[in-house]
Amino acid sequence: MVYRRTKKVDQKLEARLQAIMQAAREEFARNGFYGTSIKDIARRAGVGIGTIYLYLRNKEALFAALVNEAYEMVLDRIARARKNATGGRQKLQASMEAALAVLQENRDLARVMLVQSPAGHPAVAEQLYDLLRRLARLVEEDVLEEIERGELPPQDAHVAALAFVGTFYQVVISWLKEGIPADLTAAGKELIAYNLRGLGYPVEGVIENA
Amino acid sequence: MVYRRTKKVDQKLEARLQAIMQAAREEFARNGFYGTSIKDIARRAGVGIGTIYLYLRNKEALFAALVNEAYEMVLDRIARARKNATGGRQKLQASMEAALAVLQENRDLARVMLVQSPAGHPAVAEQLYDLLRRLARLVEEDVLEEIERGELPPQDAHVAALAFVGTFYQVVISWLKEGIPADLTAAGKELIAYNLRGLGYPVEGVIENA
Amino acid sequence: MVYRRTKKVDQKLEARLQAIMQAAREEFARNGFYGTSIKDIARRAGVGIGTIYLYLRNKEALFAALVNEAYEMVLDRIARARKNATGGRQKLQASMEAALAVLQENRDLARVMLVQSPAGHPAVAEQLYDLLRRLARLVEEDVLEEIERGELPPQDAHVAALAFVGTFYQVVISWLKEGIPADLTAAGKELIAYNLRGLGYPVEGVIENA
Amino acid sequence: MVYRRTKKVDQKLEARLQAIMQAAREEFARNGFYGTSIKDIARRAGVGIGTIYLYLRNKEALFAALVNEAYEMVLDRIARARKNATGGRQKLQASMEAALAVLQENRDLARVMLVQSPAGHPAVAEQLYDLLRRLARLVEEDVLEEIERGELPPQDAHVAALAFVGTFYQVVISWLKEGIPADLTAAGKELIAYNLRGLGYPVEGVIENA
DNA sequence: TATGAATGAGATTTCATTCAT
DNA sequence: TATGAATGAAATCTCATTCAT
Repeated sequence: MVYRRTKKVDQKLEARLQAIMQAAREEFARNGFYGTSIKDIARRAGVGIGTIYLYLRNKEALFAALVNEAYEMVLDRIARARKNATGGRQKLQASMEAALAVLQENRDLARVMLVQSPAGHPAVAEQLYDLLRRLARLVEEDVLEEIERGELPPQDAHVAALAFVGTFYQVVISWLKEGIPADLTAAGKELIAYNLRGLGYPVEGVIENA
Repeated sequence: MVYRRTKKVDQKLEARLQAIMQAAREEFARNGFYGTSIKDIARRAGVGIGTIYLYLRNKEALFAALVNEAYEMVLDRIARARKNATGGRQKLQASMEAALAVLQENRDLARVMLVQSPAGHPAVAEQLYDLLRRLARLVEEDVLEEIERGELPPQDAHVAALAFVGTFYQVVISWLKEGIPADLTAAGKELIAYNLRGLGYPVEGVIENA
Repeated sequence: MVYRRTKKVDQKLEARLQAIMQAAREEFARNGFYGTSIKDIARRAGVGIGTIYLYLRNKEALFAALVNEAYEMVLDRIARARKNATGGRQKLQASMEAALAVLQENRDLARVMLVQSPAGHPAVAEQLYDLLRRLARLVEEDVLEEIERGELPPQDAHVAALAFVGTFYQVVISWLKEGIPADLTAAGKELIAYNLRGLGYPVEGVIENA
Repeated sequence: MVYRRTKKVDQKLEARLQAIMQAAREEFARNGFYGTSIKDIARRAGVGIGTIYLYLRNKEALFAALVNEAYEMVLDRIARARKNATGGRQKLQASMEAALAVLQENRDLARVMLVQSPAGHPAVAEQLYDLLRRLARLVEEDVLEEIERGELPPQDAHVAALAFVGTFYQVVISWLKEGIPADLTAAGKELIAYNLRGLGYPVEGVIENA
């Protein structure tokens, strides 16, 4: 009798892969790349050690897959948020809200990517920086556009974009490591205001020159 | 009755320790904690493997010593800069300039601490976060003071402080990893402006509300 | 869904463990704890280095397992021999015969425990002394009983018990190291006579007081 | 000016050697051959590490020298005791008393030789067995002589001699490791009685055959 | 003669990956 | 497809011994 790849079999395989990925997310999030062994992941996923190698080439590939998952998720969510926004300021604001929301919803993944990935193999670490770079580029484009339109004052858009991204990075790290601020999206309002002011948008609440 | 601890001997010992530390700085900066072996460091320092253990208890202690060196260096430089500053705004500005200057002068050390330390042993990784936390606390105090004085508008000083520190972190990381901005202190001016605006200081160059 | 823990697999695993233990017995017996490396044992057992760590926590645990094996074996054999004996003198005699027999049958193990264990980690070395202590206590109890019954003259039962155990220890060591006496159980008869006389049993062959 | 080996210099050198030997006795007695480093000994002796190598070829030679010291001391004391004894029984008795006395007076040395030497390098371990062998040979000669004279019944003199020596070994080990019996020479009386009875001497206190 | 910094062979142990079942 | 026992490369660290001072 021949082995047939039925839909049921496919679902089972997909479920197994998801179990492995989930176990890896949790272990890597807690113990980092070097602090997590394949055996740990296999045990938590409830599969054999060898099984993991049927689904993923090796340990690094597994880690990279997770980082990539986070990468795609963040970019995707931001892209969707920007679609519905019109105007530079709205796009920036929508991006910020989307980024915080998706991270808050996927804490383990966020931890893997933001906290643990710099420790992994250089190739993997690079992915985090690539994400940050892409986010910065998005911001930079918006800023340049706004400067051209006269909505923002002239400035070094590249540095501004890095600064912009950096504010989020730091607040998220603090949230991941210390639980402060407790509610990421609530803190987002302050953060958004900080960056809009930082970019040079005219915002209320600024002390006026006498 | 020979082999006295002469000044010449002491100098040689100190030079050896420095050679080891410098080799470690370079190797760790490039390859991270797990990507660097004691053998690598010994070879680069031009000493035997065992020699390293005469100067430092173990690999972790060596890494920690470097991270600590960066830690002290940054805090010390900032503390000295703040001494000569009067008023919250000046203190913040002096801190920012000092931080960027000391990092620019010690690129390898900066790389070890900011890029590689999150990968090291948890105890060591913590030190980076401790530094960032302390810097954030400094900023927070300044901000609270300025709010009280009416120099800054009411805001969540904690989030603002994290954002403030984050802008620097991100720009420095970009400088370390991509060489952009090429001149850290030059970029500092833009960065300082961004943060002063972000905090709510009245700065020129903001688009006025019509 | 393969790789079941079949009976055949279990047998193979058990055989492997035995191969490792046997190799360790031989190596430790000849070269002692510090003179034997894990690599030596692996090579003799025909397994990889790592395999040993699948079966035993570390080198010390492997050594301790062997010493414990000897410990249990000797005590067990003596206990069984004593069950069938009635009366102090018979119990002592049965114990002596049993001890010599079990050691003669397990020469390598005897060597590991009696000759090499004092060299191992203190915790392991202690086990030999613990065995000797327990044997001495057994003898001491028998002697005290016999004194009470008037079968033996009053004496320091503790010293007598140590002496009693010591005679065996020395003869066994000589057998292990020099092969003399060649037949341990044959020598046992003389040894038994020595100790029975030494304790004060009335035995033929003693020169009578004129 | 030429260096002259004066008496004073010689004394100083001899004192240094003694300081090293004494430190080694104490360290080896407590921590065994492998548990003691040359650095430990140097520190305790108050000399430099290299100095030890001026007086002794290497670590093994140092250990061997100590074992040999004990070896000579025990044999010498026994030889002197036997000189003043006439007759086999007196010679045996004098030997036993002398052996216990010299061990009690040199506890650290006894520990190095009897407890720690089996752990050392095989070559060194051999020396303990050599001593025991020589002591057994002395006893064996006496026993053979006494059998010939009709003072002792016919028996396997070799086994008897091993047993004889073994009683002392065990009691001394117990004294060294547990402090029981507290007074070695006091326990000697019981031990001597045990062995004289064991050999077949007619001694009082034996239960008479009815 | 005296010293202790320097050395590196060698030991133990871990763990990603393979492969017979 | 699924498993986990087996492997050995590679890393860290120790310490007896040497040798410049």
